[in-house]
Amino acid sequence: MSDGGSAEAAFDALGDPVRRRIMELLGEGERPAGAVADIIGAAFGISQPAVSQHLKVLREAGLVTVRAEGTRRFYGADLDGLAVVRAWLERFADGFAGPLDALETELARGKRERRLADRPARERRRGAA
Amino acid sequence: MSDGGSAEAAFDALGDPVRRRIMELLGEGERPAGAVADIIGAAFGISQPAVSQHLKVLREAGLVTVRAEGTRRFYGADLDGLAVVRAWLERFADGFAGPLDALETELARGKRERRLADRPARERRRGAA
DNA sequence: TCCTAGTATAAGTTCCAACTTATATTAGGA
DNA sequence: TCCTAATATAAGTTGGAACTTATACTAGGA
Repeated sequence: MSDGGSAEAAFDALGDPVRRRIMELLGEGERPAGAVADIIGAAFGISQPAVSQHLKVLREAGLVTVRAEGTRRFYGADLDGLAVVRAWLERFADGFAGPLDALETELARGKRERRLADRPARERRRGAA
Repeated sequence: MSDGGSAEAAFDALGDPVRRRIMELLGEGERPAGAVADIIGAAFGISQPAVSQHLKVLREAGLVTVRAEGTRRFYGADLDGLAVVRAWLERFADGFAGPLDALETELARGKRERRLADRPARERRRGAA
């Protein structure tokens, strides 16, 4: 429940081209909301509140992380949220895929755990999946 | 680029819960449009034309295949279209992921080619975008 | 040939989500 | 304390997409 988001919410969020573009941007690295608003706003011709609202949707879908620093908010891609999307897609893996999918899942899980373990607890207490 | 669709079109299509449900259904195996209409229509309380329109969107996004047989149209999940979605997600793979992702891609390509080679040419000439 | 089954398309309605402008919130500097 | 910067929220509009019903299309079968 405290989970960042379901596959449903994630796909709903990614159904919008502006939000996909935001994800691509954040995939390159963390950025403060203002920078996102500048870049995305310019690219799509939309206002700061519009971008802020998109960020909210992504937040609620568990697709981005936020870290406050002073009055700034740094957004980043949330790999756990994206993993939920990947997981949904895995049901379509080629017919005899079973073993490979299991391997992929295992590897992904291992990486996630390693990544979480590498970071201070304070940065983790967001999703609390 | 006889490819069925872009990642943009695919994500737009998957942004709708009814269409995601249709994909899940087709992921279990081919089904005639009527069966899809019955099952999805019942589940969501929508009409046959509504389901037909959803199937059209999925078709145009390259996410489903169609095979005519008499007056029936058998729909199935298009693994190539879904691969485009997977590919988009790969840009977010964990930092040091490179090698694994390359492996996954290679495996997927091999399987796709094998699958196509197993079928008569007439059933393949669909996309032709 | 006509009828029926299976499916797609046409045309119109309705509702929601993506925008807008305006304002609230919050943190820090002068 | 007040001002400003950075961001989020409030409130209202509007275009488009997801429906609806009605109808067209197409392939067989009687």
